[in-house]
Amino acid sequence: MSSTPLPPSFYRRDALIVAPELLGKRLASRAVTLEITEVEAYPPGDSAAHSRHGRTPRNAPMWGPPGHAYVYLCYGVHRMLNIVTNDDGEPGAVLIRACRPIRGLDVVRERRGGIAPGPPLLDGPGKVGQALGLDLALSGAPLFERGPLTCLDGPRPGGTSCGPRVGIGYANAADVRAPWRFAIADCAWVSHRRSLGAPR
DNA sequence: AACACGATGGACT
DNA sequence: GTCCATCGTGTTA
Repeated sequence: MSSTPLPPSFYRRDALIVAPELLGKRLASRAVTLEITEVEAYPPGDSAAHSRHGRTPRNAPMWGPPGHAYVYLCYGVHRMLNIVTNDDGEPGAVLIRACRPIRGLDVVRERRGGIAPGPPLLDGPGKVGQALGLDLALSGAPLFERGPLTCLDGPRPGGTSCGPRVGIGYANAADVRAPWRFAIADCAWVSHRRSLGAPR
């Protein structure tokens, strides 16, 4: 089965639509390929999104054309990968929260400190960034064509579960509660399993 | 120039 | 459950 890059049109929809559809898709860098197992949607108007205080040099990719990366540094340590969604000019993104290794397990383990193969390798957005060797310079780069990082088609998962997003206590109560975090149902390669609801 | 604050992860009680 | 490293970014002055 040969994986092809997802076309720009795939991303040109609302973050809430694109997010669950990204489950099972793949992120391919030179050294590794990861299956996306858990994501969070940050649609336009979301009080938890980086777009909430307007456009700045850092978050500008969120307003740019869909299908590009938005990478930012969190807590001075972790590089987080988002995929830009929605129409050009409308800020939307999907945060990649967890993955399962498909290719380059040895490289992933090395970048993650040599820990055992298993979910702890990739169950968190910072860990995914570390495994991909993400650099802030990648922010704004396209993911729909061959390059440092490409998002490829992949098998559709059997089911999806959802729950509230993680680490957004500063947002409005309604947005904190919104079930905008999606994961592959019954998948071990996810983070914060407790707050993920039953499969739908 | 100074400051406050993270869409976290790992170590620890 | 608690604590906190670490630094880019946005805000204020």
